[in-house]
Amino acid sequence: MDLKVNSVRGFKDVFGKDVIKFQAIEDAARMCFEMFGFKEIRTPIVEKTSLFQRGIGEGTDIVEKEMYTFIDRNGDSISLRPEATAGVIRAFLEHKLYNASSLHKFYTIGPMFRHERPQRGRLRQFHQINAEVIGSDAPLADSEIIWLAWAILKEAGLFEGLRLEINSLGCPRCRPQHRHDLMDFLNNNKAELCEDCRRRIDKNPLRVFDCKNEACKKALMLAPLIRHYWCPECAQHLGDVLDYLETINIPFVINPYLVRGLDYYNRTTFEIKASRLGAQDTVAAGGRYDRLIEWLGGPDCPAVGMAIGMERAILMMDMDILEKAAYDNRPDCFFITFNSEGRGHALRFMNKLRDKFIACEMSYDKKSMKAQMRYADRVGARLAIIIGEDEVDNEEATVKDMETHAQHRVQFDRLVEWVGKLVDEKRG
RNA sequence: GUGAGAGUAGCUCAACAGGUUAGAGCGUCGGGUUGUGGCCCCGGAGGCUGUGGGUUCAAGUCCCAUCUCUCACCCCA
Repeated sequence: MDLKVNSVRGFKDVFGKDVIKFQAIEDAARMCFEMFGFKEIRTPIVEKTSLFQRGIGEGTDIVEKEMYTFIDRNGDSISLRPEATAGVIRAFLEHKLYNASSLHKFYTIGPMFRHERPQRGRLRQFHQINAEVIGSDAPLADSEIIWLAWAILKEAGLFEGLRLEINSLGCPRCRPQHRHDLMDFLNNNKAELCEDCRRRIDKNPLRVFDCKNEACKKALMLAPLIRHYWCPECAQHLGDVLDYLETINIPFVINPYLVRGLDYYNRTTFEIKASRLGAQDTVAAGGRYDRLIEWLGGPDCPAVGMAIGMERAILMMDMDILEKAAYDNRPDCFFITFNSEGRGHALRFMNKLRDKFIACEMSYDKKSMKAQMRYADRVGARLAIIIGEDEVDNEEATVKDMETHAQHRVQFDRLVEWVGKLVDEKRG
């Protein structure tokens, strides 16, 4: 078929097995959020462009060259959200929730948009599971956010090959000195660095540590690391976070080079990487952002958050989760009929059974017995219920167990009860 | 945004160095005696070979452009 219009590049339809996977990770998330006491918040997909410019940072790649920004009919500049935190904080401030209580734990699940070159694990519309703890600078909040990300992935059955990397970016007291010294070091060693890294010196000096170039790696061996600049409070803070992680048996690796692409992060920063994902291997990431709320015009209010990339999590999923879902989703009853009277009876029974949460289907078109049976088999129906001419005349239905092949004639007035019992047994 | 590879039925893939009506498996639909599924057998439908140009007597096959996907860079979830 030659469709005149196709979906936009980097925007994908989700259906079939992918939907089941999305539901699996989403169910796991909602379950964990409930266990951790997080409340859902749903914010708009579109925000004023200035929110992201102020929140994420004007110099960041996300804002500079990846945002979907439009001028709407009023002449206002609006953008599709490239991440969730800025919108959640905007809502938090707009509704003055900081007056309602001192601590808020929010989660939100939904699509984000970034105009990047698509590849495996990277789409222009992608989906995140997002959590924020607003109103606490305690290390416990950091570890709980990390714990939450870890728990969701685990609950979704995705723990193999996961690696938690963690670092501290310091605070406004200790960070400037490090940045200054690092820039000095890089400028003095410019000759050794690759073109990309030279560009990074002014833009985002910490990023040089990510470079894969061997010459750069060598040159950076002696570069100043943020960990040597941590003030006592920052060092203590990270130490506490790590202690808590140990207490709950979450393994971690300290990565002194770990940085974040968004300007608002400070102190704790972490990524959960999956070895089997290829180049885009970060499934979840986050950190502390104590300054953001103030930047956005709110009170001085610390916060920490995380995001899980749903598409990336889904790439790690195995088939057994699909098989389980397929088993759970099968219809209980499939009605087979041959004439309008039979169909009338079938509809009335389906009405009653569906009210009792017994899943029922029937074929919409007039088809042969064989075709209807084949369909019932293919959708995995537990029972086939035949109401043909003979059954109509005798006010009975033929109930066939598709697994044991056993079949019984059942009086119409006892059918609902009979089927209810049988389905209960078969569901286990 | 940069570099490389790929694009043939719903899916997975064929089609010698350009040569007659582009094939197979799976799936799908129908049939294998009156109303019984999974296995087996038979048959049908389904492709303007991603799209648009060009070279040639002749293009799925060569060239150019474009779109999409994949891999890497970059960036990040």
